[in-house]
Amino acid sequence: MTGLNDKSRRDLFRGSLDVMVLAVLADGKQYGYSIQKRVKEASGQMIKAGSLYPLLHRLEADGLVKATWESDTGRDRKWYTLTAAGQRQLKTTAADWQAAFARMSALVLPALRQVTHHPAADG
Amino acid sequence: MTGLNDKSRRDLFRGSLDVMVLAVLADGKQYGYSIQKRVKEASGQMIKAGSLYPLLHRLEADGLVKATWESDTGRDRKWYTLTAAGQRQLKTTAADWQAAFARMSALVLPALRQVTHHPAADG
DNA sequence: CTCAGATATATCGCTTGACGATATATAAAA
DNA sequence: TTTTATATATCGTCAAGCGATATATCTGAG
Repeated sequence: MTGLNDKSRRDLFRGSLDVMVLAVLADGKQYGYSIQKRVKEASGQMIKAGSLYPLLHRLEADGLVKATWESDTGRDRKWYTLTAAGQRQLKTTAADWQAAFARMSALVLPALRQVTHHPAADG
Repeated sequence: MTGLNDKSRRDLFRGSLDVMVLAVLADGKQYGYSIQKRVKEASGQMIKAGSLYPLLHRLEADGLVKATWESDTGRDRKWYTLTAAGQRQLKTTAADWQAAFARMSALVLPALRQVTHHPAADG
């Protein structure tokens, strides 16, 4: 069974990228690669590098995160932190994101129940 | 406050189009325009005609819906119904859709709580 | 010491596809 | 009669995701 197709899955994921990246940064600084792994682990999907870094740059340009090059283990990494604006953004965006799903769920979930409980004949 | 930006909102919506259309059809036949209105009403977002009709054609080509021209009020409309395959598809797709959301929520919602309850200083 | 594979960041341009624009036609309302 | 809503359909433009690619360090195997 296929279920949700790849395109839809990607669109869903793409529309959640901003919130997820901000969310990951909510509990402390992270660098690009670690964000990528965290999101992968949590969502089961991979932010491709060609999407991640431009996204990070955009968040920085918007003042939602700030970046500093630092090395903890002798290795240089670009660490990202949420700014105050980024925290505010996370709050409103996450709430909106959740609300959007809630609305759509109200349409989808009853239908799922219905079709599960009394399937009809075919043509 | 902006919250979720337009692009993300559209991606989220786009990734849910298939499920929503199938869901609308779960409780009886509908025609394109009525599907459009139902989804708009439920989700707050509009499936553009340029997206809706090609989508419907695709679902039909995939054997998930079947279409018949009929007029109830003297007016010809193209009525769509779920096929048995469409019902099965709705079941798996809706479940997947919900699961994808649940996984992402597990990342986003704790972060939302955290940033709401103890915001940190800025830079 | 070498080689392979993971880690880490960055950019660019090709390919794909959403959807605005447009066409067509009927019904209702003003 | 004109306008607005209803109803379906197609197509080419334009934007952008991300595959491909470049670069460099670190680790572990052999």
